[in-house]
Amino acid sequence: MSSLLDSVYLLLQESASPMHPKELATALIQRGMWSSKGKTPDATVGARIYCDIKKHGDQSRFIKAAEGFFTLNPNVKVELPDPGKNAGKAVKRKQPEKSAGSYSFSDCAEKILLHFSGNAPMHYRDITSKALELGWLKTEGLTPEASMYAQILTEIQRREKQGKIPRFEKLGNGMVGLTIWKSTGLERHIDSFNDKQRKVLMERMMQLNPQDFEELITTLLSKMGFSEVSRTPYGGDGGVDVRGIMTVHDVIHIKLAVQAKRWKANVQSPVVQQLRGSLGTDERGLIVTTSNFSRGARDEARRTSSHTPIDLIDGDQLVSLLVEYNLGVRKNRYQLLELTPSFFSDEEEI
DNA sequence: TCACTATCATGAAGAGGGCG
DNA sequence: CGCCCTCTTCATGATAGTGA
Repeated sequence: MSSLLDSVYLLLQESASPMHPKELATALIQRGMWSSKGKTPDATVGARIYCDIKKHGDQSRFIKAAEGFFTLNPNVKVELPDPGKNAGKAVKRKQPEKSAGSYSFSDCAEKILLHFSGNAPMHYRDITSKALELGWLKTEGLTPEASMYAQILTEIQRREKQGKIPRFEKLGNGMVGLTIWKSTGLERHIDSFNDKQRKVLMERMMQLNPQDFEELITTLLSKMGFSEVSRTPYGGDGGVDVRGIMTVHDVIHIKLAVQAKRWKANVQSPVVQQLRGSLGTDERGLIVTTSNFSRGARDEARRTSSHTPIDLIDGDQLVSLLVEYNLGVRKNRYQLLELTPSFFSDEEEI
């Protein structure tokens, strides 16, 4: 049972009428029943209640009394834990408390590895004890080592899933290293320089007027190997901006209808539906945007049963394609040479 | 025992609808 | 079209639990 929802429960018990998350948050904070360091405490309170109702349905302690207003569910009786009675028995999660001079578990690990490892991997237990000793880590948990290792592993997993380079490297048997140890200073500089260039490329693209953006997409498709690429008359043809044909081995011909969206806001599902409605019988659809696609738009694009699937290129992918086909950027002649350590020894190169 | 996992709590952003 | 509001979902940080 969560402390926030318990407090909400107590407050609603006292209240004669349903309450709005905003009122609840204000009252909870004013009465010292809950505190929040976030910018949107009312959103947090609202989210917790919404999720609780969604999760427990009729068995939730709360019900929606009216649009945006909540009250107690009369069909559910709840015994709130008595702090005195249950002391030491109920497992209560400690709230993370960030005090001055302390860092999160993962930030601690990074700092310890940077300053105290001598660029050699460390065991998570050593990292934790060093962090506690220095006062960089403040926790009331019973197993800070486990929390530390969990944080490190979770961060690695999450960042890899996002296609990002994790800060940490898992070396087995609880040993942890930093990924930056593996890359040279020069590589890091190049990566960061290239990231900046990609951002500038995106900014330049956002400054193009819609017609010039369509022209850019036309050129890109030509470079990618499409033939008969042409822009459709501006403002007409149900949203199709560019058409082209991809020929594979002179045998297979794929007709492509492209919609170009030079947008800041994410592309929503109606755009996908609109393009699908404008496709010829033998055409495949593609939407290219400088922004991204909503989940709904991606789901809609993937729908295959009796629907033509639509391909999507988002802003990041677009920039990558511009780089690959040297549009608006060019790669210079420098290449990094890296020695193969095992080449001059007996070891087999892996 | 300890490396690793499941789960929780929270904050914030996103989606989408209504309205002026 | 932009703003506001409700509601949902995701990311993050943290903890205790699990099982080899």
